[in-house]
Amino acid sequence: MIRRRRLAEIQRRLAERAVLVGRPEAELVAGVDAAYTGTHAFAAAVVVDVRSMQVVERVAACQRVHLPYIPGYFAFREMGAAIKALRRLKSRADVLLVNGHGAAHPRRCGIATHLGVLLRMPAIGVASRLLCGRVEQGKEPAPVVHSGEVVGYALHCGRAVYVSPGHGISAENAAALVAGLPFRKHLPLPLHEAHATAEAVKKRIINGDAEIIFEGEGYGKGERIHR
DNA sequence: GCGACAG
DNA sequence: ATCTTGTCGC
Repeated sequence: MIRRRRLAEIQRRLAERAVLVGRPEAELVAGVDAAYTGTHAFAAAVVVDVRSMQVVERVAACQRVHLPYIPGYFAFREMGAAIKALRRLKSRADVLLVNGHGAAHPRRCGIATHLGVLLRMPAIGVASRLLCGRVEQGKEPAPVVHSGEVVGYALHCGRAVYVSPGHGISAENAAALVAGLPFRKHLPLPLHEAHATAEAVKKRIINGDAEIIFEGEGYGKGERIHR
């Protein structure tokens, strides 16, 4: 049984450790995302060299999911698999892009905050929809305000995307960094690549084509992966 | 109490 | 997020 009160307390403590200032170098930008079945999460992490805009590394990891999706507590569902994949990266990215929010969270602790603080690296949350707060129309970029604080910015790269700092970077620099990346399917390149990779890996696993990749991770030909 | 609600 | 074929539109 999950105790939201307990999880919320963990988020408040983590939020206190988040550094919402900074302008990290961004030569190597990583992106992380996950695809799901009824029982497992397939996370993929990619590293893009911003100068050539080429993917220089691509890894994946699998893990059983233990929690359902609950708005505000999404990190506890996806974090495990995401960290597992990120730890497999040989290259050290300058900044991490996460599918979800960072400071634009009720307790200033979205999944980008969790990953940034726990992995001790600059992290930025990029989401397609708001979890909390409102967009201040008029300014450019448009600030996302919650409880009187600017927790992120709304960008208009094709469709709206909400960028908020997770750790080691300011809201302004996070927005500028993301705005400077090429977009693919409404997502900055590193995230689009991570998303596509996670889905491809999940598909291959379900078809039984690539169980070798995750051998010894808790499932294999013998275990069912409910879809 | 009511509505809103990342992926 | 996932379930799902064809189909309407830029």
